[in-house]
Amino acid sequence: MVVATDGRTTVADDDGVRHYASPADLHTAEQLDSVRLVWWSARDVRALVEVLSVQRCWDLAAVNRLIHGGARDDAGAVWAVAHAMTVPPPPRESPRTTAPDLFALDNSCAAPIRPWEQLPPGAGSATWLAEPDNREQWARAALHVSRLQAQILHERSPGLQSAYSESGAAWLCIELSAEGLPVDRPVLETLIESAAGPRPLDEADALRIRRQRDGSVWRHTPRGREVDLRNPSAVREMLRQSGIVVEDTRAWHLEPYRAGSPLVDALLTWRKAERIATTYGWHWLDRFVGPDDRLRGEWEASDGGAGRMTAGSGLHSLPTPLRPGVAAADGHVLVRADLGQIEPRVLAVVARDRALAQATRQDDLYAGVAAELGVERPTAKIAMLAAMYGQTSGTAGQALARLERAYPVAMGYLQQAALQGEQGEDVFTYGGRRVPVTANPDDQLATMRARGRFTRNAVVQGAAAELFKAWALTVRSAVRPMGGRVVLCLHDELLVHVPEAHGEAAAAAVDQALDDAARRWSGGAPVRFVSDTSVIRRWSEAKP
DNA sequence: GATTTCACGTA
DNA sequence: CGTACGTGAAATCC
Repeated sequence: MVVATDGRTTVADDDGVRHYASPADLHTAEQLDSVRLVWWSARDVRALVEVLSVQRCWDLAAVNRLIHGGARDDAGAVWAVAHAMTVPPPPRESPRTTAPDLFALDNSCAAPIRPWEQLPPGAGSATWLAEPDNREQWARAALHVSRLQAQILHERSPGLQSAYSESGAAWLCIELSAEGLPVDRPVLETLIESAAGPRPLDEADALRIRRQRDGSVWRHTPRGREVDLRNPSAVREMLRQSGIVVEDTRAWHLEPYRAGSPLVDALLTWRKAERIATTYGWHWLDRFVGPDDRLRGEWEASDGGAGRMTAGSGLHSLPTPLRPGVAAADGHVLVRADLGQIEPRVLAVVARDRALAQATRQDDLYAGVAAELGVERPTAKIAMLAAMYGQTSGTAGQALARLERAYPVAMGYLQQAALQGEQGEDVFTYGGRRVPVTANPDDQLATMRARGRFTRNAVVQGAAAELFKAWALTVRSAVRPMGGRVVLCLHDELLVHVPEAHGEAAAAAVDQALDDAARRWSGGAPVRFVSDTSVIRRWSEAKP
């Protein structure tokens, strides 16, 4: 067992107690590679990212989110869920005075913890952990909870694989936050300037630039009125005066009027520029891009819904026009890899549909599905997406019926998930994540249907996230000896930053990692996954 | 001052 | 009445 707090590092195991001056000293003195490290939350030990390359870990918070679903992962919830007790109300956000650096090793300390019924008040807080005896108890409790969690997961398929993967992903999130995404600052500045105007010198200058941007629309307004473009109801009224009556002013609703109305065209163009100016403008650059030209944000290993990774600082919604600004550092390249048609392929695995599995043998899955259904490829694609998203309107109807006949197992799986959701029952992903739904007895039919669409999609989206994490973690390990680092995870796409001498080798490793991860994750199901992988300098570079 | 609505970026 | 997320501006609710 290792306890490390406030810069002092204490190691306690069956051989006794040892002290180290720093985590770095701990790292050189202890064999940490051969064990699975256990911690309450990767966030608590993020300082270790500087000194330690974690091989295997167990993250109580991440595993709790897997077991229980949702986003609760504070110690009180983790403890309660592991002990099958009622989850207490969420704690008031109490800022830690110091971050606890504390973890346990899974193979060295079998001693039972002091038998707490409930978590002691204040347990895990910085002040509570200042007491040496509490530090030891806290590490022992972590070990204890990890074993309770493992017991719970042993009763779910597929055992502990998801717990390992979710824990690894939580640590990868710490690494992603620390590493950052390499950017080409001059290019980024040029792109921002072309959309948002030059960097303002002061407040008045910013206002002037803003008015200038608004002016591009005002030139087309009735009588040149200076309408507040950021006020949707004012915009709607302005459009009404121009003879355009719409429910709301969303882009997809205005698009049909674009060709016939210079005003609408100017407005929609303004919206694009305004988006970059406000969300991805100078302020964003100054806030999130460090002096080392790395774009950094906070990462979450699993969101509150189906369990996908999320990222802040706009990392997951960077507008395409800005992507030339994401570029490898000098002497480095990026390996870009994105999974082709991951959701229907994942569906073939989780539903165990042999016919759909057959279709995954093709590089272009939808071509195979189209042939099977006897429809055009675009129709097949829309029908498959409609089935996975729960779309019932539109033109997917007839192809959807053929889909039911061709892939009854997969469609039945989706329908079952939707039915459970409608009834207010939680669903479980292939990897064993509980996806909670909230239901009331007096819910309207529309609410129930919406819940059905959510769960229908969650079992696919969530399973895809699980495969993706297994892949990303395999890639992480494979490229590390080459000095490669995963720098972006985007649902079905990976960016790896690597010294240019190893670009091709890293690309090969990424593809090999997909084979390995998919085989492990799917239990050897006859389902093929494909990656479009290329070695590039800039994220925007076309696929080969 | 905190929360909700609208809008839009990504997958 | 296709799913999920994060972000910002304005409106709305205390």
